[in-house]
Amino acid sequence: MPELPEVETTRRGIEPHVQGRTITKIVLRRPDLRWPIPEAIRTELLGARVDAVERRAKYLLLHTSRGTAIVHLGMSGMLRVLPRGTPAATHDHVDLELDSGQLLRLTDPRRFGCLLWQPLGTTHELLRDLGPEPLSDSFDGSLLYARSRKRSAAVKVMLMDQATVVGVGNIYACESLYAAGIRPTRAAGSISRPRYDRLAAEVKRILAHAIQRGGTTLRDFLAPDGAPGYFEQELQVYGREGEPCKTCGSLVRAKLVGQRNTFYCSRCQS
DNA sequence: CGACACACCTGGATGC
DNA sequence: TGCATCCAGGTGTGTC
Repeated sequence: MPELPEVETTRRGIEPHVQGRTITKIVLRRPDLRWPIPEAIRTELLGARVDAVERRAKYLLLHTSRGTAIVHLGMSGMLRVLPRGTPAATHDHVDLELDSGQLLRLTDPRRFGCLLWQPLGTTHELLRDLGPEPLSDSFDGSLLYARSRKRSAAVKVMLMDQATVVGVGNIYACESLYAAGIRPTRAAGSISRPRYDRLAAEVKRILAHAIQRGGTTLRDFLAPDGAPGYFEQELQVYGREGEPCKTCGSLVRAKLVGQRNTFYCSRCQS
């Protein structure tokens, strides 16, 4: 489900309800997510106050004075803020009850997501080798260019590699490459510096705009208040196989690239 | 190290 | 209506 815009939308949605609140109770209904929820969540997070809600890559970080709870939403995860006492449904795996009378509920049908604990002063392995944030100044065309030299893999695979730049998943990789006029299958090492400048600029523009629109709701993504994202209406190629390209009218194609369905216009993208 | 296939899991859409 | 099949927004792991 969520790429960077959806995770950021989630962060913005929960922050006003969670920041400054103390966790008064933790209900673990299914601890077997991608990795088992560690015992430290019970022992350390309970009674702790959430000082800040941060996003790093596609991870949400609940910072407390004792350490940080790390949440990843995987493909189908969702966080909602609900009144305490709201009955739980099948895939509601975790409730963090707050001293406000509300609860933060983690729902994740496929259980590709996780809830982990990072003790104060340490950096979790999962956060260690991440690339730069795409909306920061440390991400630009020169970084993509430098990283791409002598790489034969498809540019789309490199763009989706979280060690290159974080937060770009299948939807936004397709959309950014379309906007930049680059064929997703192109070998990363065969693309010029100016084209990478353009690509970096389009990644930034598209992600920023998607955040503004509340993310993309394809099937089931909802913000913590239940609102869908509105970026779907602005998708240019993703999910549009066989439909006319919005620029030139030729039909959008789909092809597997790096095991993921990839959408592009063979006329506009080279 | 890079490239690639695969695994994890469930629900919804599709086709017979 | 029922059932088999395919597909999905992510990413760590194993193999070459």
